[in-house]
Amino acid sequence: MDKQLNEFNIEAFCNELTDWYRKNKRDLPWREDQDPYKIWVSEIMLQQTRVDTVIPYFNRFISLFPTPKALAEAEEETVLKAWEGLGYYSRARNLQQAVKEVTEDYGGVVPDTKKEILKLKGVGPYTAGAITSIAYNKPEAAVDGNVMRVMSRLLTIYDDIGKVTTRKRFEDIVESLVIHTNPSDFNQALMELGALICTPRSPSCLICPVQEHCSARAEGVQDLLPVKAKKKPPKAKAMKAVVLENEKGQVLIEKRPDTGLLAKLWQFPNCEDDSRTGEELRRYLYERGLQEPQTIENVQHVRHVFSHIVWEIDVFTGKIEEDAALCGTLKWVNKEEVDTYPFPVSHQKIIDYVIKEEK
DNA sequence: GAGTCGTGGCC
DNA sequence: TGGCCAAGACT
Repeated sequence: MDKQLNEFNIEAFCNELTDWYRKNKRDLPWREDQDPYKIWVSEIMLQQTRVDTVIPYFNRFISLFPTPKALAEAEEETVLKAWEGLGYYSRARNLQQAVKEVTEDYGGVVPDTKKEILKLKGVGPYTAGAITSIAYNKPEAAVDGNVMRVMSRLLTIYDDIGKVTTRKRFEDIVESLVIHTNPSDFNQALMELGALICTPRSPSCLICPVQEHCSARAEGVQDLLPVKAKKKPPKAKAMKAVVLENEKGQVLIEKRPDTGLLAKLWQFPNCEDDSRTGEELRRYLYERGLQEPQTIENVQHVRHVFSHIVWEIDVFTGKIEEDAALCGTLKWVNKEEVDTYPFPVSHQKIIDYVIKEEK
């Protein structure tokens, strides 16, 4: 057992926290029943994403794809469109692949052991523990950022929560707690406490239901925990993008590669180009069999900040003749139909500036 | 172990 | 205003 647990009153803590949760939990769409599929979808959407952001996406997604079978049979592009704006798009592609596995290997029923769930694409230790405990009420740990924050304060653990080894330490601790109470309610209670009371900044210790158990509170060090190493700032990339229009009023869009950043989403032709003359963009167009645009002008600048990159995009518009010999990833679409393709937010900004403003 | 992979809200 | 964050997983 972890040495920090020596003076910790495990049973009292588990009971008091679980009682608090049952009286104070929020009404959330994925808490209306115990459907393992819905809980799974919610857990994937909630990865690194706020509850308020997820709620409308979750409701739309479940009405579009109510069962694993429905999601398995959907077009990938339809799934990505439903995910548009949520970010981390590999979550959507991995979820659909995993749901296909569940449909084929488990008859469409989400398996109920951590070992089996862990094999599914996009499901790691946290999500596997969350599904098995929340949907099937099994005594597994589900350690996310909330749980590490709460437990680091309760036990004054100063390990860097950015490290994988730290998460494992907290998993061991939670495993030794969750067997003493209702696993579904207890795991959700830890996260709910982190979301509502034991918040990253200015935690509400005065109204905390387990303040008597909290070592950080006793020592007055709650604002120093959890410990998290600073990450380095994102790297800037100068980009040039071009909205090319033909004589029919169509614009040229391009599907991004199958892997990497924003995989399989659509965009306007663009490339990294920090030149003043736009030579890289011209080379890029030439490589795709596109003639020099008859007119081209710089109409906008778009900044888009990712976790690890900043795109500084100079946006151009140009006229070009329709060319039959487009390479596979390029496509002419009517302006009104651009909205039916999944675009990252960076290029939605271009749509707003260039396409919609023209109408 | 350290990078990669999005987005919007917050103070 | 911009750095930091929010229910992580994959390579």
